[in-house]
Amino acid sequence: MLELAILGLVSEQPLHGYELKKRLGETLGILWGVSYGSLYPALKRLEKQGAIEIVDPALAAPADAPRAPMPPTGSLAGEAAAARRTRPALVSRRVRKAYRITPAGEAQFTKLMFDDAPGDPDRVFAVKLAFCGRLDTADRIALLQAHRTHLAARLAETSRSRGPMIDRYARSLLEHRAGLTERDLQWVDELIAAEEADDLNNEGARA
Amino acid sequence: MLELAILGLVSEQPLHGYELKKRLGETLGILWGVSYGSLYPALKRLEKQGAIEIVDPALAAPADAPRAPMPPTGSLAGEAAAARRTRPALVSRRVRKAYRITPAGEAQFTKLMFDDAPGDPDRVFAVKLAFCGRLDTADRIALLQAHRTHLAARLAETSRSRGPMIDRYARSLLEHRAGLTERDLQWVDELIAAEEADDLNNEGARA
DNA sequence: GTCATCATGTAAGCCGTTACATGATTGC
DNA sequence: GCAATCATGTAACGGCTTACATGATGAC
Repeated sequence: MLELAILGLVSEQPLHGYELKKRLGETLGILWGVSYGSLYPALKRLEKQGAIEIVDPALAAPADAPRAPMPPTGSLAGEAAAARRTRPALVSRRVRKAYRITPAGEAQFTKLMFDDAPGDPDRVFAVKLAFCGRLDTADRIALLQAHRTHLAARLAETSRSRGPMIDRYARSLLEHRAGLTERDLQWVDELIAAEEADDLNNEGARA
Repeated sequence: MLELAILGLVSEQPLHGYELKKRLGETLGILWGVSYGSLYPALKRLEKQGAIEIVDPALAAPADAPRAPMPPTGSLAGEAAAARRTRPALVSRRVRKAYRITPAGEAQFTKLMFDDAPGDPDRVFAVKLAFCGRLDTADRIALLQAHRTHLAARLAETSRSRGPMIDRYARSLLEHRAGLTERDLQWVDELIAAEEADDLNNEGARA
């Protein structure tokens, strides 16, 4: 799951570990706080697999250059400050390793998006959804549909699980769970509908 | 978390490992499938800690005697069958170890109900709720209130987490999460209200 | 020159899993 | 007697965490 998230983030722009952790924290917000102890080994693993590679550190996006590569419309003071900042080593401000995704990594990413990773399935789906923008529409729909199937199965199982000896708290728990699952189901249905609408629009435009 | 669940189940009636696993599967249904590889070591651990102890195996609840200890109103055929079943060793039909909770175990149980266990907080809460019937009302209310606080914090954090670079999928995810959390919040509020109503009734009855 | 932050990494441990090994009991 | 199930356990591994160790850079 971690590797999927790393590939997803790095496929947009080269990043180094520290920054990666921050983004993981803000993109997936509440649902994930990865630790360095798992992040750095994962980066090494991915590099050894050839899914990512180190790029010239200067290309890594620092906190002060979030996207546009140095707009030429910058103020004089701003440019001077930038020059001053780059002074010490001209090429690398710091000992930091920015990683970029490789073609093999892209393939790996797509594969991981369809593998079911171990761990909490809901969290796994959340991560997948957060990065499904990198997929084409058909794949995205397939992903959503797979999750829909899974949710439907869960709902069926929940209503079947009226075992013995459940007191009112356990019962309330089960009912609440069922309600949440129904809502999840409705949500993915909306997502699927939106994708299919998009898909039709695109077909129409192409025709 | 496993230990909490074991203590919760065993505090109701002596059980052996195999049966314990089954109950864990049906009481917590969907949200948990424990494996023997963690269950048996956990039982040993708890025994060594003095939280549970082995009882005479004959007292363990087998699948065919779910609750009442041999009703005297049984049919003749039934009693004969029971006798036949008990024949081989009179005291233990099988090499199975039934565990019973000890006073130390009860204390441990209450403690664990208020510790925050590692792992997915939602799942932890689910387990706690499933066994909160063993707590007294005040403790139960405290437990619910703590969860309420936690949910409120999560909701606040979610709405704060509008970071950069979130596409529509990530955004939809965050919004959906927020909706679920609101619903969770409403649910625990209902549970709390129910508990407080009970509490008042009891006070009234005592007065 | 010192402190906060940025940045990378390693080691140990936790809490679970799967896979494997073993054997008793019962039903047919 | 043979298969299904009940029943208990061990070994190896997985994926993550915390805690620790180290050092560069920038702000003041």
